[in-house]
Amino acid sequence: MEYNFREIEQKWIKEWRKRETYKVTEDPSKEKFYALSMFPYPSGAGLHVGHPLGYIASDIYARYKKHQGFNVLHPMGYDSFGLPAEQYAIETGTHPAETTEKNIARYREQLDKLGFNYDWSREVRTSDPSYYKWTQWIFKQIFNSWYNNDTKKTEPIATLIEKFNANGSYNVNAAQDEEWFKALDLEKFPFFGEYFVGEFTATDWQSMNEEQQQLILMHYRLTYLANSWVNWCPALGTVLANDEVKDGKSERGGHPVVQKLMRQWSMRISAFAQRLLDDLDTVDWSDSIKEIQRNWIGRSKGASVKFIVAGHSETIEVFTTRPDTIFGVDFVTLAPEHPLVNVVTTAEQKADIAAYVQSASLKSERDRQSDVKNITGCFTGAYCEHPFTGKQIPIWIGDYVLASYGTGAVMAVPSGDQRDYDFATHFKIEITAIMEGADISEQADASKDKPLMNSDFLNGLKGKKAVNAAVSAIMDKDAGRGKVQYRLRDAVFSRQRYWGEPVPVYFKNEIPYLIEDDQLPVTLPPIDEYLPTEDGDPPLARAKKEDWDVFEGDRMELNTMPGWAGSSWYFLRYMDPHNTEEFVSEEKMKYWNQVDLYMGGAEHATGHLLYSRFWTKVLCDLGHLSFNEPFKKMINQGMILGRSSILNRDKANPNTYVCVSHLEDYNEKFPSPEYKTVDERFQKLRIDIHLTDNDSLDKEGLKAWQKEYFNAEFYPKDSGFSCGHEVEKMSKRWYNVEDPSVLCDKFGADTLRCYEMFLGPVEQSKPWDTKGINGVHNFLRKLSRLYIDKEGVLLVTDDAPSKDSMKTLHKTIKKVTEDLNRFSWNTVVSGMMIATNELTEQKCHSRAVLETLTLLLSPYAPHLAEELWEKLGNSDSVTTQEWPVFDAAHLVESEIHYPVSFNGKMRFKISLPAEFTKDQVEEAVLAYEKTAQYLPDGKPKKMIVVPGRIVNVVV
RNA sequence: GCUCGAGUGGUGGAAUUGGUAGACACGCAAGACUUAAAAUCUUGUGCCUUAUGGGCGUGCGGGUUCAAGUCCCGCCUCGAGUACCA
Repeated sequence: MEYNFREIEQKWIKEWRKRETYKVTEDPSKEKFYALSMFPYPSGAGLHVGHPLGYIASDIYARYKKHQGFNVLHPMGYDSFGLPAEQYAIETGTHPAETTEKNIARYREQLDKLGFNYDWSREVRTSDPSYYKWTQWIFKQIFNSWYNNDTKKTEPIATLIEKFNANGSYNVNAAQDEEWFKALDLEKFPFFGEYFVGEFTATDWQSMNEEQQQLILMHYRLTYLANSWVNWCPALGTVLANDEVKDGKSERGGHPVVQKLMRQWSMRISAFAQRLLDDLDTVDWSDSIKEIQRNWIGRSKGASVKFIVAGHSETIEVFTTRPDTIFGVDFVTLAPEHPLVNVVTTAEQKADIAAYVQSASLKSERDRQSDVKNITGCFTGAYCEHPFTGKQIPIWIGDYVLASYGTGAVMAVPSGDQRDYDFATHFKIEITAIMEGADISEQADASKDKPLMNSDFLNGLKGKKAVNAAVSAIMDKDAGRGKVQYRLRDAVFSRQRYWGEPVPVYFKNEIPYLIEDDQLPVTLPPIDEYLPTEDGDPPLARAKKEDWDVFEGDRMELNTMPGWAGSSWYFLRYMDPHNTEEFVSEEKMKYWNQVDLYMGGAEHATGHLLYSRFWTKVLCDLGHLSFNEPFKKMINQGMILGRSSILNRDKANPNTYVCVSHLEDYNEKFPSPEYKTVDERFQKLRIDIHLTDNDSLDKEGLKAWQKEYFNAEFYPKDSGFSCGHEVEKMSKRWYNVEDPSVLCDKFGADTLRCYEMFLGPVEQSKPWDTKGINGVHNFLRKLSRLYIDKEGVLLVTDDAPSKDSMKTLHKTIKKVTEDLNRFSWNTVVSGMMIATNELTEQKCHSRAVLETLTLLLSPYAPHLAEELWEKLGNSDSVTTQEWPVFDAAHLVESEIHYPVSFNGKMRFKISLPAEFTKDQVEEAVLAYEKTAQYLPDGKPKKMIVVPGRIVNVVV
């Protein structure tokens, strides 16, 4: 066999391992490059052809950078804590560690076949105690920190205690819940009294006992324990982060999610909202990911305004982005859950309000969201005062106001906001017009460019001026202030699950304390069943005291960390994976620094990619990192979609299957009274894609595939039979999954690597179609035939290469280099194909050309390149060779083929000496015989000559 | 609804700064080899056409330009994200 890829690939996999070709060490004499692919969760299903797409791309880039002389870190590992292994444990009793181990072995086997240049000695697994020891250590760092809004930085909790000791809470500007003091159990702080609003003196602080101080500090820490509304998923028995909930259902499994008040650990990511937003400008990520993060953070600038409730001491605080419309307020709406609802409601309205609150609480979050058109609400009977006019403004409640955003209350300006408008119209509330020239007879006018009216001191103003004037007036009245509001909520960090990192915390008198560093890691204790206890405690509650390797206080923390904990910092551990003293040494962290190229799916935009940025900022503020952002450049690979095969079954005659091109003809010939049209008549069944080849069905294969097809009848009976097809996500249940290992066995890893790149731009989603793989395989075979003949005899000569061959070579060096520099992986393959075609045509077997060609091939087809490199007589690895340099001298042409256009339409080409000036070209074109055909009078209106490129004649 | 992308042959796609639209590959067709098939090789392949020629062609309609897939304006379709966010 001329291109024996099986032999070649197996040989080099062994050799590379033996020679430790891909081992990476820190080398200060070389510039570093850090290429990273998102590590996978090792699922039971194994890899499909979609997974390696990004891995191959980053592998090619890493190899290319190594050729260019960079010291390249390109590691791989496993995000090995997760729900599926635990679900399997619940069903079968198998320890998740065992399942995980097995799945990792399968992943490794599949990955090894693909020829990646990973340094496996740096592998990390998030579920390995030597790894999660440091996840726990980072948790402790975050626990021991607070966010200083004055310095805009994370600071150790000690600096806060210093401030408390010096001045109490005065001069402390910390990121915390604005009304944190309301959550404090005042019975434990008798000296605060009922008017406590969160301020205390140094003397107060010093007179507090340990418990009291800890309770106060808990409201400042960057990770804190609090009763918060969480997304509870009963089916999974755990809480979920906001990004783990899609359309009111759990992202994994699609189970219903309800809101529940629970005492949970949270991470104060909201403190970083502005920095997470601002620093997006410093990273080279796709616009779409940046946009998704911006939307998720959801910054709105506006004002918070207080309305005094008539006859009460209470005020209602609202957030508005349009303080300029303050004179258009016709009512105030509270969320049904708003704490003041019970306080302000009048006796007459009590029953109605109670009924409405009750009905709203019964509706799930999902129902409330989907039911936008149905306007509901209820009047409380109470009024508040307009801060400027003193007008009595009715207070309503309505479920279009969300309790969880802003203050849970809005000042309704029906003339300027459509939802308020709809609400007012529905309940026949009078609408005040406040903008000149605005037509509000049909709908609200939300524009900012019309001058205000009926607005006292704002009359005639518009836009920013009006907003600023309104805000300063509101401040003068002491009725509020300008404010920036974010949608980003703190991230819930507790999971009521077993297979995750234990939180390094124990409780004494229900106060949490950290486990000492030298006791870490707190490892997972063995338990008898992976289910919650009968009391509803998390699975870890099943562990007895002696089952824990570390046990302190009254009890250990029973929650584990969420999936994103381990993945928020794994890129750091690759730098120094075996360090037992630190999570990463300062030296190695400074050397490898940020990830230069991060390859991964866009689906992590609001989860992993946001949390990693958050932890990086915390660790940077605390002095553990020298950089502020983890991933400098990111490319999101698209999804590879499957091409499902569809078999048409006659519903009237369920054992008969009809060829896709005979559906109408069959339906006419054998009409069915029940199913009239073709659409009604046929059931579309998905069958294993390996039973079809280019839609043509293997009938015997189908009969053998599943019992129900054993006696299948086909129409037409004897001629060829075609199935339909559908492009959709690759999934086991559609029988459309392609296993890369199977393709590796059939065509070789080098072919698969080239083919996955050849499919198109990596960022784009595209259907997987095995048909084209032959073409790419042929290319590699054709290329190898430049070096060796059918019998394996070396054809390479030391003859001087022809001018044409040198031109082909240098053209290709230029193309490959330029394309890789702009991350255009797909066009490199066609460039190499063109080179191969041309060199074959030129019968080029010259060493000078082929040696360099091998280098160009090496990132894409490393096994073949290594083999050819050895065949050329080299003993060192091709991976250590320097990247070829493009020499323009080889591309210089004596003649240039000018395309000649008339009025912009290309008509013919003319070959002219390269040194011709504009005038000479013009002259030559006019003298050319074919020109007369398009220019009968020989006199052009105008002539455009771009030397070396094009001629355009304007007729 | 809002935000961000994308629309090019039968298919995947190429065209990097406005300068030969459809590279490269698949598929298809014809031919060679063969008893036959597979494999391989050669040639052709955007559409229309009265065919050594001409016309039309990058979602649609306008515009700028000597020249537009590329730039500008308006629209349509598809995909992704997000959604009573005040």
